[in-house]
Amino acid sequence: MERLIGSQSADIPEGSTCAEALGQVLSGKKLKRTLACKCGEDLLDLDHPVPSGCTELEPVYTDSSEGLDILRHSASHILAQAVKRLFPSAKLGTGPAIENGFYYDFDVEGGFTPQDLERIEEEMQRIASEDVPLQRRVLQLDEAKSLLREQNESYKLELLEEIEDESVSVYSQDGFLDLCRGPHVPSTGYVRAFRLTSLAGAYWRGDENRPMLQRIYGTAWADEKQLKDYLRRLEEAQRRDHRKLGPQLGLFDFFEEAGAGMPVFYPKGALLRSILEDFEFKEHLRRGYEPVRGPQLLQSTLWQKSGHYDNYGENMYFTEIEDQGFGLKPMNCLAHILIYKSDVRSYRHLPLRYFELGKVNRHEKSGVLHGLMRVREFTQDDAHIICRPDQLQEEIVGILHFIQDVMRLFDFEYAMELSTRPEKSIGSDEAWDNAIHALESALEAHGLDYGINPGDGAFYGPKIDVKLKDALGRYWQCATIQCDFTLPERFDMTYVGQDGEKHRPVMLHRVILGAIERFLGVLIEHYAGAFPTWLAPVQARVVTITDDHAPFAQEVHDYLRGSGVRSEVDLRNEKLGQKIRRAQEDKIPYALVVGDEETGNRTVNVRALGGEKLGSLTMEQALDMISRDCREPFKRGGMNYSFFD
RNA sequence: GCCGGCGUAGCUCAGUGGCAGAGCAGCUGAUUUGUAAUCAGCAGGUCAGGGGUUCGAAUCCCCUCGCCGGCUCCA
Repeated sequence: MERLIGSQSADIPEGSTCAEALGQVLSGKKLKRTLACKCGEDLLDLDHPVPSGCTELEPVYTDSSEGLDILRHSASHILAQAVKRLFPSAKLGTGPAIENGFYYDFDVEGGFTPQDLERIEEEMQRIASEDVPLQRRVLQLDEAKSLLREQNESYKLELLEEIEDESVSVYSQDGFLDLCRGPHVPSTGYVRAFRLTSLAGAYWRGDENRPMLQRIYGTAWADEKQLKDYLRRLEEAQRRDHRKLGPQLGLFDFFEEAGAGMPVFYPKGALLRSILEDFEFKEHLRRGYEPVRGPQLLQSTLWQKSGHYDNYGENMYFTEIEDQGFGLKPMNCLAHILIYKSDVRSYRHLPLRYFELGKVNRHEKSGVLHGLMRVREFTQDDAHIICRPDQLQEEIVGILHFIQDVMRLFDFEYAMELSTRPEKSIGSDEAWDNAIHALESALEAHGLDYGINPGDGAFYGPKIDVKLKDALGRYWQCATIQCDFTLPERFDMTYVGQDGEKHRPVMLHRVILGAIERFLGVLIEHYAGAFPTWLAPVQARVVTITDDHAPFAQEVHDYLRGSGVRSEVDLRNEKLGQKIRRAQEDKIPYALVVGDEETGNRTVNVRALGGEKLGSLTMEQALDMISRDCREPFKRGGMNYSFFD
């Protein structure tokens, strides 16, 4: 039968295996890099017969993304086999391929130690060098169950209980057997470039009420070079970890005495966030928001009314004084609602957009704290938009524009997700449908790609989330837009319509950066601490060559600082090389060198961060260069902001 | 919160039952230097905190706090 293999056609008899079919066309070299076969959407093992209906075959190479997935999945089987050899009583959980690698969960008496990890990795190398075939078998469900029961694999049995098909596939290699859909590499020898990376606990099936298993993480690649590249990338990424760079650059730190999750901002860090906040404040005014401010503590009775007490109370800090209970705000909405309700509102007043850089406190569980990314006290660039239902979509589009402009300003790549109704939720189906439709059509009107996160909405409404990547590839939610029909109901918020009747407004909760702290964390890693000039806490450092140049250096510094440039001066008795080195380490955009020549003709010799020499400039020219540098990113993003104004 | 690991000078780390160390940073002095580290000296410690074992604990055991990697939860 004629079938297409890649771009060539060949006569493939019925009953041929995929390997035989591909062998007709591919060179030996290519065949060696092939570890599975693709028929339409189906991925098949190489020793699988070509399905009779299949007319087009594609080889799957080791270095393709599908190939790597297969390789990593097989690596997880080898890991499981190694563990079973060394810890025969260990029970298997599940072991999938993940981004950059794989993991496998085990229930093992006493857990693993880091030393065990080394032994396991050695055993895996042994299994790889034995190069035993991975063989697929299809078993009747009962057969599979009794086999797994024999092997005392209770977790696997639980998975089998939920399978409705009559038969299941299992893979075996040298006596080790695992329930698995496949496909896999032909033999263990294909998996050579791997490393076990870490050990962790993980709840069985992700449920904190179920037993905690031991998870072993590993990474696997097509060849040793790719593995090394990956490990080097990891090290690189660790160097830009904001938890390291923050204290190093004098931005912020945490103190055991202050308490976990309570960041302390040093002068440079406080300056950096002030610049961000200043930008945000002005940008919100420009976009029709009104700044408001609510109190830090509000009466507990108000939190009861809003539902926070019941739904969020575990995360809140409460206190009592003169027999009156107060809750430290974990969200900013309540004061905004009070402001809305302070007057009679008509349809003409809407939309109202209340903006607040609101500091909130949430008692996050100790184990989830993570540098600035997850803290117990943080500041949201929060706003609540209260509008008529017919204005909803336009408001959402406006927010999406805002988000897009800001993300472009920082050159961020981001992923958008639409989260739909969770099981535990309130409100009518109609309200939810309307809200989801509004979010959806705003996204589509905007031509934005987005994923769906089913059932992950807030309990009061659906939301759009924007996630940013940190240095290690972990995603952090920053911007979010949430549609809320519940609080307007609970607080009986109304507006007078054109018809003179009372109507219910819709409330949008939204943040653009999310939390200033988290955003700063992501930002530090994004720029590896080398901020663009408009954000850099120190934009220029005047550097002298000898003590003779100090008076002129001081004059330049005073001039720049007086003009709004964040300038420093380095008068230390050190060699120029040392001072330049320090300026580089401190990631200051411009070093302005002052020596005999410069003092003579009243110029500075400019060196940009990274080493580029920009020649001699007068003070005025240096100021002009820095201020242009600060405005440029906004022009590019169609915005107009300057810290100088 | 759960599983595992870790905590020695401001930073990076050595010291694993017997006198608390090194490099960098800091301070002082010498040097006056042209684009990523000048030299010398000095100072710096409740070995996270508390309890226990021991003739003797940074080292072994227990508790607490904090940090790291995950899980669960989230901006």
